[in-house]
Amino acid sequence: MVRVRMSDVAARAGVSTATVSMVLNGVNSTRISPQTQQRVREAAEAVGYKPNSVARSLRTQQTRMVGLISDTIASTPFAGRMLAGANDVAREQGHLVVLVDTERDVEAERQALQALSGQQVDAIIYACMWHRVVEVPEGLPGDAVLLDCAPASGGRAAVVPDERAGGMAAVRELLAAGHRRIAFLDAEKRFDLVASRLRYEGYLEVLADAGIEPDPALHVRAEPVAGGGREAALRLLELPEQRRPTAMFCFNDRMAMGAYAAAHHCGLSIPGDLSVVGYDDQQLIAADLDPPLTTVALPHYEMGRWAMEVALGLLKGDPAVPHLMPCPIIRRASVGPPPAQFGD
Amino acid sequence: MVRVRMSDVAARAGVSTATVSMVLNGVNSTRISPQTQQRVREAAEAVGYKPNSVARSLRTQQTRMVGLISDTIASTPFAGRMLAGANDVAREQGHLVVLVDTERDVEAERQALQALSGQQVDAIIYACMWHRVVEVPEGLPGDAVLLDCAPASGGRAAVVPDERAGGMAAVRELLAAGHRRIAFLDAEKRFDLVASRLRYEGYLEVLADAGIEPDPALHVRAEPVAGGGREAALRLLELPEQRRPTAMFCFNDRMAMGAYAAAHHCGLSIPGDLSVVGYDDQQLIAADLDPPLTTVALPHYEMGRWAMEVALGLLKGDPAVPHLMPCPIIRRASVGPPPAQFGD
DNA sequence: AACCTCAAGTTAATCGATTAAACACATCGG
DNA sequence: CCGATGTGTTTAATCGATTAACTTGAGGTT
Repeated sequence: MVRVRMSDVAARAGVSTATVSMVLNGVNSTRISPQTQQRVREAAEAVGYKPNSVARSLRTQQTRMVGLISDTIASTPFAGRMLAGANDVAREQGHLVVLVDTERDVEAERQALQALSGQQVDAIIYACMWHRVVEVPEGLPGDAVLLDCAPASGGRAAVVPDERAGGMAAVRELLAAGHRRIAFLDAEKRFDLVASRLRYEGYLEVLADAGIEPDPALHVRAEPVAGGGREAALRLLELPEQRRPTAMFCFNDRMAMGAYAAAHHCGLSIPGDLSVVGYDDQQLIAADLDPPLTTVALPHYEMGRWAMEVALGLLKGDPAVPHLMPCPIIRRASVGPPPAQFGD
Repeated sequence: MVRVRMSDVAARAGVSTATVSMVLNGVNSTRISPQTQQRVREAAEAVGYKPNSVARSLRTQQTRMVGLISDTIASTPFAGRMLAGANDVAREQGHLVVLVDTERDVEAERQALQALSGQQVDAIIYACMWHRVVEVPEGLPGDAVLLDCAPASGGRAAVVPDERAGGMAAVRELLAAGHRRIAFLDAEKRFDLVASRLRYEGYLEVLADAGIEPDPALHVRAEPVAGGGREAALRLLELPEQRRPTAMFCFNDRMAMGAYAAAHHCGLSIPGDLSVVGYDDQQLIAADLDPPLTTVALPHYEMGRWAMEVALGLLKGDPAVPHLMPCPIIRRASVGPPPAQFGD
């Protein structure tokens, strides 16, 4: 497959490459006669001309490529949704995404930045695969956009989920169903998760608004996986009946999965005897549990879009404070009214 | 941030750009005196020179970028692992991955190919997010590598999981535990899944080898999600005792999840009363079930690596027949001996 | 002295576009 | 008839590297 150059088109149309360039890019096209334009377009079509973007980039100093650096592509199933959001916007704008996975290795990050800046990408997005506060790598350009993480030292455009509001929505959902004794199955402190703190704040605030005194016994922590959720739920279900929760808000869907297991183990049915709300709306889990899990969705796709929109200058990000993306509640079938003896 | 060019380095070192280029790339470097080399390197360091890969690419006709076209980034959690494999190899080789998601839209595929060829990528990988036979898009270069799909019309390097061997491994695992009545919870025919046919073939072959007459009643089909698995398992568990299976091989982990639910519902314990084997080794599901699921892993990471290795010419792919990547069995806790009354 | 070889560079063409500036030609007013 | 104005197109510089071909001077041979 021989590449056809602009000069081939020019030769065939009997004009100079300058003319071809102007016609095909629609620049200064008023200054070129319609007949010539027509000839050029036909010639381009006839020889199958495809512009060489490398050459164009060299000249224009724009590559129409955006670098996306992420700490780990593989480790979470969320990656795809964020990539998809970013990718969709890029495509709409005629840009391509160059992906670099640094696996959280500082040296790899340095190399990646170097490669991307050598590659002259038009913008850079720095993405984390779960919500954290990060020390941005040295050499990250000031206009890079942070995705699913907040900069430790501020001053950069960033987008993160509104975990606090998400926590509030979850608890409100349970409150609305009539629950008063609502547990929070939290992640252990040692994981130091931003999300954990914020969701808990949301939990407390809604209880306070409802005039409910939070019971410290109902705030339990475990490893944020199914096993941890099971164990934490079991601890709660062993409480004396009047102190036992009628609903559980779980830090994530995996813990909710464990809570389901615990409920089965104790012969309790969901939502008849126990209501459960998760967080993450994890693909292939939340909707597949039995009964399907009511949960709070992490807006990965939307955050990916936002980051790309800001990176491409379509939207202005506020460097002072991270943009909070709402976490919608997804209603399925794991929430019901509390068992009769607890009703009002 | 002003970009520093090679001529800046040359000026500072008091040599020509040709010399700088040779020194920094180690080409013809025997022809340049050590003192000069030293001077050049120091100058480059001093001014913070970073090569401009766009210019280099234009000259060398190599971009050190590989295009990865995929039908859907977002829809499966497998994407990440394949991307990670491809990405790791690319990085090892000093290449970057340019990602394009076409969402299975023919027009988008055409555009993507055009963009990538305009971008002069050195190689192209066409990836599917689940094992299929595809009509490759017109214009896909002959040396593009197919990942997790086989070309309808052959003649291209491709890699797919060895589903047949995977199915065999799963059934052998159950056989080895002493089971004789092994069901296959298959996907419905209308989904027309390559994997379904091959796994079933593997199932039949192992039974034949073991001298077991396959019971058609034990081959049931349903939608390959949790709900379908539950329903299919329930149908099997309603069989009269002597015809009931003691083990279930499920088309995927989601169906296995449903089989768990069915077992719970019938008051059966896993693996005490029923053994279950899944397929996919789906993150956040298989290991998180209670008990953890024994399953067959889809080698996404390895396939991603293989595809990139072939694409970069590190490995030679056989265009005649797709490369089969082994699917290792992952032993966890859902397989045990059959209940006593069925023992031998 | 004439010629050759080798070492250590340099010169200049090239990759394929974009674009400011120049050019050729026509038209028109005075 | 001159200059101004306008129109349509070309010329040539440029982006920043790579690299084949050439230069220059020193040293060696006969």
